[in-house]
Amino acid sequence: MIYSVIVDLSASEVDRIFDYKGEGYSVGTRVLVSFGKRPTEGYIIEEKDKTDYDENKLKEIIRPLDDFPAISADLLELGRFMRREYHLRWADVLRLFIPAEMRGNRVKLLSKQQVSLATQDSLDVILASLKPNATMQRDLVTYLYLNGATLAETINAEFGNSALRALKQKGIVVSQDIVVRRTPYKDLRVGNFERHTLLPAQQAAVEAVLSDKTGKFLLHGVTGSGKTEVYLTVIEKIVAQGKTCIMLVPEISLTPNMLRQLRARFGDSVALLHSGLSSGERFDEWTRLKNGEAKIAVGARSAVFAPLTDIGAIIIDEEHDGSYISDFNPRYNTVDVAQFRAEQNGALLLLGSATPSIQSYYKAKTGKLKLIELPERINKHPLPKVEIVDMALETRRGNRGIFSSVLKQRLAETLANGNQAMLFLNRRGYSSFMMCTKCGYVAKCEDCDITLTVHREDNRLKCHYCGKQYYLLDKCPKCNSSAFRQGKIGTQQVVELLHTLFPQVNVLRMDADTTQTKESHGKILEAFRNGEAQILVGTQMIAKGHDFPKVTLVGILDGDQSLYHEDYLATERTFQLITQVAGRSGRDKDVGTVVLQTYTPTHDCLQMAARQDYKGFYATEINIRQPSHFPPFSEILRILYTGEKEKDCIDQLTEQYAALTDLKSLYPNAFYYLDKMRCPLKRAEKKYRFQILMKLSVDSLPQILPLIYGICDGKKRNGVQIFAERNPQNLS
DNA sequence: AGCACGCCGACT
DNA sequence: GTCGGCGTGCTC
Repeated sequence: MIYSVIVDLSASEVDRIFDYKGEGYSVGTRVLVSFGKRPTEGYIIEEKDKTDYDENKLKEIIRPLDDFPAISADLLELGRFMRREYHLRWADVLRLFIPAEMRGNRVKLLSKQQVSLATQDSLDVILASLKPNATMQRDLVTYLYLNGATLAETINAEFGNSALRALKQKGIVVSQDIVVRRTPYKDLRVGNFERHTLLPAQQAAVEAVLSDKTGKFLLHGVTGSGKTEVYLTVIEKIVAQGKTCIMLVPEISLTPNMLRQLRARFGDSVALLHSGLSSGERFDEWTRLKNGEAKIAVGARSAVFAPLTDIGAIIIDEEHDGSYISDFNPRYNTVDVAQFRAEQNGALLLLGSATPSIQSYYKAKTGKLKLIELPERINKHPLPKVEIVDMALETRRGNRGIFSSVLKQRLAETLANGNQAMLFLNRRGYSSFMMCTKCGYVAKCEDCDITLTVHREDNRLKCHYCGKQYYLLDKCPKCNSSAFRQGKIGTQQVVELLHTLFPQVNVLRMDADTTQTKESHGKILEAFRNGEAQILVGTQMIAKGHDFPKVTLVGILDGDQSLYHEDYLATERTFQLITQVAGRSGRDKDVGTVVLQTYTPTHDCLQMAARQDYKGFYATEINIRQPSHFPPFSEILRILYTGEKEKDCIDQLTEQYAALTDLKSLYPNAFYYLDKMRCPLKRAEKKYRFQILMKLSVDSLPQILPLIYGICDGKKRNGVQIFAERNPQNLS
């Protein structure tokens, strides 16, 4: 038999099928092959009896790497889809489908010694055979009699190693190796499952979803309307039918909360998949899903590739969230991938959000998704009251600080009432740059076209793109002056300012800097929930989904910052962010307050976000996008060229741009727009960046996309990487 | 991605 | 005269 093998190398030069000979392999199996000089790992994606290559030159597959096909036929099919849609390499796609640590055999099942009694005799009989003064041995035997087989490490800790050794020697106790699963968040407090009666709206939502099991739904529910309970009930019904489910949440920090609720209901049949797990945990959770021990996969976007069969439902919470769009290689859109998998499995697809993406809401309006609404908060809690504060006015009144007088007053009230506050600022670090007041020099990263950010905690300048660190400057490297001005305030400084404003109050900070370790997300949130601090300061990380009953005040320090980005998604993102952040306030008994600080208080987007008026926002936004041919009325395609040699990038781009121009003249109706340019982020990680931007007609996409990708595959220059990006999140 | 082959500059 | 830089081409 001849097998089509993809070698596990991520390079466009080898991104094609290589044929090998072999017998008895299944499609989807990982294999070791001799490739060129070296043994290389690869994946069988096809079997056939003929080859286009010289059959005499075919090499034999050396051996299988696992004793089962790691990649199922439907995931291979999904891989083909992703290659077509996103212009990805086989190796990059296939790597998404297996835990990284399987490659190179870097992880194994963990086995441990388990000890148990060797006889079926009664306890009295066994004890009679032991000396009366051998108390440890007697206790141990009694323990094993009552508790059954136990891990040797537990026994050793409890009764000591010598008692165990003696009993093994006497043949009373035997030990054997068993496979143990490494469980992420093993110590997560899982309460008892309490069944809540669904509200009529929730009940109706569940029924609507389940009445059409191959349907695609958009669940639009205001913040705090109980979407999670709908998801859980749907999962329960699907699992009861013997099917499996995938539940996606936008961020790793949200997984423990969802995991807690799922484990309370479904116990061990829940497996967690995300990049924050240790390699052993990830491998074990993947294995449990693969062999059917677990039926529910929960996790961040990569969990959409969970190795499940017979999927009954794929649920995406906060579907609008940017983290569902992968913005580095391999770039893909999780919602589209989920839709493909759902169709493939005859599963239902349920997208949920308080602020659906314009794209999804448009699909709902045009009948591609069924719209289900949860218009009210649970127990009819009112939505928070939003006060918009004009920071320009504040400045004119002489307050140049980051806190408006209204916010200071509300903070004082909240703290006096024993409640908690969250302050949101989408800028981490201490301040955004160091600028010389004499000559205007601004510190930039050597490898990226990025202004460095001051970090006070370790007294460094950091590049927020590549992470490179530099010493703080005491003199300007250009003019030798030591007069620096600091730029916009970041989260670190907000915490510092709060300490001077409210010295007796504990403040926690949550941003990329304070959540470097695996469990730090959870620890910070837990500490805040337990009331160890009264104020939580954070970046957009704190905006998503968390539920803090004691929070009655949310302060948005720079509400319009993201409006100033000159891309078509700026208003959508701002609306979503503000609505989501505001939704953190007043989720329990008390009415919440939101203070929204901005320099553009009359901006429609902010006004509508303050009213949580999603429909108004949608109507405004869709009316802007239609005449200007922005998504969903077109598809934006960006081809990104990066490389260390600027000229090579330009030459490569120029060549392909010429070919695209020809294509455009052949298919004038397919293109609304085509242009080439240097990227706004000129250089990143030592590489220059250029791009070709296109706005394409949705109707002609199936026809034109393969032709464009074909041009990208044309003859290549060394050292220039070419990436395609569909509807990119940002154009930097 | 990784390796061999091959053609020019700098060195013992 | 030789070591070694990295451009070029190939891998079933």
